[in-house]
Amino acid sequence: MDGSGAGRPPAASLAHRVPDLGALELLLAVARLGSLGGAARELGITQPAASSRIRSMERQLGVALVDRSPRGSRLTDAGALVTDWARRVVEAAEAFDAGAQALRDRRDSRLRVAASMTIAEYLLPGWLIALRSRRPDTAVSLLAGNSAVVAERLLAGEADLGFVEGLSVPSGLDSVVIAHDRLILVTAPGHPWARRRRPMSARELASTPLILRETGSGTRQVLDVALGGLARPLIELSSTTAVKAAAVSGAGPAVLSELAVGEELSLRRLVTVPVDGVALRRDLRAVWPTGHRPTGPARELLSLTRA
Amino acid sequence: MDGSGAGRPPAASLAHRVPDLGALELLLAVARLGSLGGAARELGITQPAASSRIRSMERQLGVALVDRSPRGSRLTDAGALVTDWARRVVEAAEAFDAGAQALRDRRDSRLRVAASMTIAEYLLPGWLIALRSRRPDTAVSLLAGNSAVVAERLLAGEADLGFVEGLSVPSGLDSVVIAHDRLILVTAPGHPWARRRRPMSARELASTPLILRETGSGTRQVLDVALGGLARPLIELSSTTAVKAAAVSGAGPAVLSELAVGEELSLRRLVTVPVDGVALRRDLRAVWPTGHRPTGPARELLSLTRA
DNA sequence: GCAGAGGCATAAGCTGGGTTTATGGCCGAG
DNA sequence: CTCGGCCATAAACCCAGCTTATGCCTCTGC
Repeated sequence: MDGSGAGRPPAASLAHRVPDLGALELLLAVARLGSLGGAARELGITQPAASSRIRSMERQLGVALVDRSPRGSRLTDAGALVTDWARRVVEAAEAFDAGAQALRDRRDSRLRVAASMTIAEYLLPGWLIALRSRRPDTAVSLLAGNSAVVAERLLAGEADLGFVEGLSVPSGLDSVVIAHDRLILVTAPGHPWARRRRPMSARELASTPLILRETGSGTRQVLDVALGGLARPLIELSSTTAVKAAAVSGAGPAVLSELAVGEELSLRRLVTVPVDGVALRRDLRAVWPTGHRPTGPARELLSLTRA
Repeated sequence: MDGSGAGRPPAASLAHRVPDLGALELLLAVARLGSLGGAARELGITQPAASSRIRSMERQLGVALVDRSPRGSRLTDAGALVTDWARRVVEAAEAFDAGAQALRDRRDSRLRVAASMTIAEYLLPGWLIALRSRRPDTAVSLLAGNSAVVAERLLAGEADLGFVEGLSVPSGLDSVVIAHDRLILVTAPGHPWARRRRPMSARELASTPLILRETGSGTRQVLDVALGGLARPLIELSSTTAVKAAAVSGAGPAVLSELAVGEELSLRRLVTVPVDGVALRRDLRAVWPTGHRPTGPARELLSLTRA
């Protein structure tokens, strides 16, 4: 929701209006346990600290969040709503943490993963959260790069498991398809194309100006190949986020990875336009050096991804 | 990812491992502007403060995020990845803020909205963010409740615009359909049903134990009506989140609002199972007292929702 | 009834992270 | 070669949040 170059933040920045992560976590714990003191114990702080923190959060938001009674605390109606919004923030923070933790340990971790950007950005954090709940003591390290980089690291023995989203599998590697990613054509719901029911043909698509990533990006390559090198840019932007923002604002139709726009679609900020006869589906694959079938934590991670 | 009663947080809580919102915002500003000082100016802090904050974030994460040079700063590869994860946290925080701000002003705001829970939880924050970018000075207040409550407030003149997701429109109100929400049948990707291609019939669905919300919840009501009051619970849980968590963990198939599982679907943590001959689609409607067609900010919000 | 346990609030004192102001070094442009 | 933009370091300050220490309330069980 940024990167468009417009829209400065309104006034005092977010951080002054949104409670910090600790407070949000505390609120979730209170919701789950039904008690301030219990939540405090779970987070390893004292009961007065929890009490004061919830109170200051209520002051900050201007809304009563919990009903306190001498035998426990329940969320108010507003509190339930706030807690749901808080949960989304905390989940995003968990994904951040999982990714960052993997990025941290540069070399010597037990499980070294190399992944393409799209996978590292959208899928890997979720897998790592799941992995952590099964094998809490597995340290994972992550290296992000294109298919060639992933292959190189695997073959050099510097990574145990790789993930690529290319059209072909680099030689010297075995692979399994773990999922599919489609590039999809999307527009803002107000755009004329949004109501279109007849699928768009490849020729039609190739002859229409689109909001695109810059030439050279993985997404753009796939589209160019699928259309026969013909994609016509309406605007070229240098990040997926910028493309999304432009499309949402109604600047035009865009082609993006399904993974990148899942939320926008379910919230109807964007809608898909059917396309026919264009191979916009690409495989997401786990890869490893031929022969070196994944074992141990790598095998565990792999099984999570294929779910 | 919570509410399941299992899974305690690993160790030192998230807040100690994830930079605070201010730092994440700062990182986004640096990414966008290509300069620490510039980002500092935008956020209204001094350059050394920004410098130190970015540095301490790098220390915390154990990863270099920006390449500093005497003529600007660029993100490192890892920094780009971290920034993308950070953006998701900040976006969730923006939604939180938009919702909380609306919840705050109890009575006297310029635009008073009454909405059902599902809409208030998933859709409204996004609309409010959009509204704020068009009419920055419109103060919105929010009241969440079921259809009856929404109708009552509108008719009492205590709300200007309402949103309901019921099967029928309360009498005395005019309405427009602004979107559709479907209840969908979902399972973890590993579940046998995940591979099913032939749609499931209503009878089949009614005779299979499902993970469900408790009787009385809106979602459950719709399902019971659609199936003729026959839904068989495998487990009954008291929150959408708990149902999601159970389904993701493979406990069984669940029926949930499409809005609630958008992300899980695009990340393939859940997959849909086709269902046939069951009216699981429900209208989401904007409502207002008959005759009092929305004007001013209410009209603006309404137009945003129909996009 | 009464005592004990569980739950929340208030008060006082401490600590640390984040800020500011002040200053210096580095690099490219004119 | 000097000026301007950008970043780093140092020192002083301030406040948010934590802890410890109490007190009050309510429900339960004897």
